[in-house]
Amino acid sequence: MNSRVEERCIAQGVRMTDQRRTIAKVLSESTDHPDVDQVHARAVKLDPETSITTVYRTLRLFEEAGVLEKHDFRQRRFRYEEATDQPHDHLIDVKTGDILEFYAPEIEQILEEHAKTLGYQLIDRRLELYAIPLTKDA
Amino acid sequence: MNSRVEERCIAQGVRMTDQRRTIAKVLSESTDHPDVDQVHARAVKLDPETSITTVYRTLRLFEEAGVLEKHDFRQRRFRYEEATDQPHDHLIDVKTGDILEFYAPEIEQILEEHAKTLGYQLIDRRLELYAIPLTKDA
DNA sequence: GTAGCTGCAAAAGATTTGCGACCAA
DNA sequence: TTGGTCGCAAATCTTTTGCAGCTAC
Repeated sequence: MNSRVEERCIAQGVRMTDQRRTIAKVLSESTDHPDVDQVHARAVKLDPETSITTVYRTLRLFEEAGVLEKHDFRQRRFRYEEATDQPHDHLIDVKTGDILEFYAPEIEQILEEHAKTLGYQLIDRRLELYAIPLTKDA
Repeated sequence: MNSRVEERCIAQGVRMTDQRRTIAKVLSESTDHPDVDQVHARAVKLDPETSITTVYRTLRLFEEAGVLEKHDFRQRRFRYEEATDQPHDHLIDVKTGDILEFYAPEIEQILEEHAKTLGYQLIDRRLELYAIPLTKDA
């Protein structure tokens, strides 16, 4: 059965190959935000032939097709996740590097408003919270 | 007269040299968000001897001392600005690369709240709006 | 059949580092 | 004096690209 990411790529008219199917499967099955090396490592488990070059090329292709999102999170490498219709932002645990997702609908309009005041129309945004775990006694 | 950035570095116990004074002056006089090459170019005008290596080292030093802030803005290179006591966020004109600053006090508490709900205490945040100019007839 | 894909090795671009000479405190 | 700093060149790290052979449509 085709993976969700594969289906979305096909819908976007992206040509499919074995390698791309493998990488699509990896992303479909990931619930975290893997970087290129992690995607490569997971792809190699499914198909040992997969090269890192193709992973780079494929992730970029999928991202340009709007199927994946690429994030920076102030770490060395870019991280990827499947794009969702539901917008959301990220909280990064600066101790462990863990990434949590959240959605703050209340700020949408506020940000729109600020952009408008400056004479701009919003195209995209990046909101990341860097935080440490709350201690019981804090 | 010492520049503002220089004074703040001295207050932080950073050892001063001619090169550092020059770079401190450049940042003190910048109202934009220059990248390393731009800082270097401006420094060279004041002191032709300034090397790019020292600019890299010094910007990092000043940032670690909390006197400068380093931003990514999804461009190739990092950009720098003097740290301010007044928190603010940025709007990036995706057509021109221009960077505007704004402050949305309304969202502060909302974000704190979301972090707390996830069990975290905020350390820092990154909020960037990517936008295009509003057209008159839009 | 042919434009598009793949893997390898090499290139690229930004930033960091080793090192010997030099300088601030 | 002496540990910190400077400039140069070389190294690093991630990502991209040239090329020759292979493949999906």
